[in-house]
Amino acid sequence: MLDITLPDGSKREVEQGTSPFDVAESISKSLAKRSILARVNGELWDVKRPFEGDSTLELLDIKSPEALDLVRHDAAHVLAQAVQELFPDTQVTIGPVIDDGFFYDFARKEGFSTDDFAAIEKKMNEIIDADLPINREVWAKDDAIAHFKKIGEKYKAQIIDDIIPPGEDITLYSHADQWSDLCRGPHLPSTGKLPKAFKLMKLAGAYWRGDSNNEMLQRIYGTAWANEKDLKAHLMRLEEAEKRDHRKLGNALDLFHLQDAAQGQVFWHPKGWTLYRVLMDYMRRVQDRYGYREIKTPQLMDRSFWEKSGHWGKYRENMFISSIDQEDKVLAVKPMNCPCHVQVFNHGQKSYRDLPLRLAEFGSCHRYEPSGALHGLMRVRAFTQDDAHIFCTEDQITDEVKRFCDMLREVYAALGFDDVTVKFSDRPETRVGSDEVWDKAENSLRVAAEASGLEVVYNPGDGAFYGPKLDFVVKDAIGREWQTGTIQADFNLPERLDAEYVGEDGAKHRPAMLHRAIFGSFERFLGILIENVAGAFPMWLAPVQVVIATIMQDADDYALEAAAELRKAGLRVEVDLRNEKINYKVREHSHQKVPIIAVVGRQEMDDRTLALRRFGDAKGRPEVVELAACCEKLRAEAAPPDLRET
RNA sequence: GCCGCAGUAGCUCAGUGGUAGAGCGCGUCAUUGGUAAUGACGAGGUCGGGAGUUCAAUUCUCCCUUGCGGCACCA
Repeated sequence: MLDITLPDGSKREVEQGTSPFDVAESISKSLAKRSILARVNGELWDVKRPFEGDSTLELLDIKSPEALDLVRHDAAHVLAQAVQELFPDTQVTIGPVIDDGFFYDFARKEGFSTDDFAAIEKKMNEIIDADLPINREVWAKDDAIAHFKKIGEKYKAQIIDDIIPPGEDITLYSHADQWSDLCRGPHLPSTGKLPKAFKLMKLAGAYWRGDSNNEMLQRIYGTAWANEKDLKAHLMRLEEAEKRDHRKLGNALDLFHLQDAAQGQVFWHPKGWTLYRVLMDYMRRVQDRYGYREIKTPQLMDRSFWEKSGHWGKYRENMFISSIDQEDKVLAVKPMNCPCHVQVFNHGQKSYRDLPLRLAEFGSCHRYEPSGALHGLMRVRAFTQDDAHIFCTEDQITDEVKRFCDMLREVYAALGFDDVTVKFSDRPETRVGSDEVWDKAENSLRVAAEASGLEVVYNPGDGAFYGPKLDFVVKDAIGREWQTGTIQADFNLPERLDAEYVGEDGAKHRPAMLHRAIFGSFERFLGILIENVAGAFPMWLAPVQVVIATIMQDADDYALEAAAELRKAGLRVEVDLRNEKINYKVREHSHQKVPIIAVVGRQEMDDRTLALRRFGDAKGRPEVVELAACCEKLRAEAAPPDLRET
């Protein structure tokens, strides 16, 4: 007999071979029906799997958070069965749970098409309707391998062979006697328990085991939820995210465009470029304040230079190369600014008194990114970094990193990103530099990260070969995370490019070098920013801050005069004198997400006022302000965060 | 780069083996209207590029190109 302890502390004696389901049934039929998963001695457990000794037992229903993973996992299995029934020449591989759903990777000569989804979903529903019992079976490793080989599932056989230690048993889960798959479990007691709240979403290629040297499998993505309401809510969220897509907004708000002839490069339109400039001006002021010296370095450098820096050897494939007919020279377009910055450092003799030297550049870089990697502004081939390199002594690293963290927090807060975490990555296996130097640098970065007040996540072994690093991750308005800023120590480049300074002792020393960026690239950061605010920029960033819209033509002169006054106050103003109704104009500029629409009609003209309507505040009555006061008020509202008076 | 899907007017999209259509936008005219679409008329397309099949291709086939969704990559 076994002792089973329930969550309320009560105990039951049951016979060997009893399962959580049996216990549930002995309590009530409805409980047994509801229970789709158990927790036995703290471990998730199939409800039909017999206890293996005295146990604590908790029964879980579909509403429990653990159940959602189960649902998604079972959805993946039902998908796999459906696919194999419809397409018998298909082999299964793996099918894990992911955020919001699941996927399953299949191997099949002919491709699937999204047109097949309807049939597959139909078949999945049939499998659910058939309510096939899901059984757990324990197999010996070698038997399982032989079994999968025999039925032609070579991927499954390979997985077992690779990941299961010799002698260890494995578990298979079968849907009645129709279908079975290698799986750790647990699973639902039967296919009928799977809620019909799933949807197949995407079809994609995926390399076997994530290695591009391997064959490509076909991955089917699906989403699955505990009920239809949650599914609908999820689909709604996807639609909302789509509306924020910076590529759509970039077009709708006339910020930029991309075109075939310049793959991966951006054509910034007046409004988008205004945004870019405002951001750059802001960063320039902040940089100046934090003690950076701005520089500008060449776009093209001779091949031999890149050979010396080591980039030619390591990144040649991703570099754009240029040559000229008259000369037998190969130049490379710079993929990064650091080697150029070392040249500025190296020019003339540097003393320890010059350190730390912070060289900043809005450096325009080009990288040949694989075509499949390009994505709107987020991944481009030509971009501008808010790049800087700090040359300092090893002892100065901690202070410099702290200073950088302060600056980064200030900038992110100004742009509306308050949720920031920092990832600390230390020495990888293959690296340059002595362990003593790594110790010192890692320690400096760690201390600075911990002092920053940001949440620190540790990433052991994930540093660059040339030094440890901190990466900064911001969370946006709809909860997505973006890696943006970074600061990295580098022991390699100063060595390769012979950077040195004269120390207090009169001898020559290698400086430490820190690479750092806050935005990363303007292009990408603007993409993130556009999506974060969904195109509705705060006043200081808005490409057009005020539109003056007239109601009738008699007000034209006054509208132009008011615009001139507002522009004198430094505001970005447009005037809409078109022969259209005010409703039409308000609608259009609201769609353009202009922060302030100033309406001008007979009344305002006579009183020399403006009637202000703010974006997102449609219900409130217009605020009527005298023109001179309005200039002052809006000037204050439009001030960048670092120039605000309060 | 790899797998799948797509490219039709400035934008969003419909459509067909017999050389194209809507809405919005744009232009002209009328209307001078008080906070999310005034009306009428008009212009606008080598149906991504090339080749093939066909009497005939925007439509079918192949190649290229670009984009989209993933995978791989991201100094």
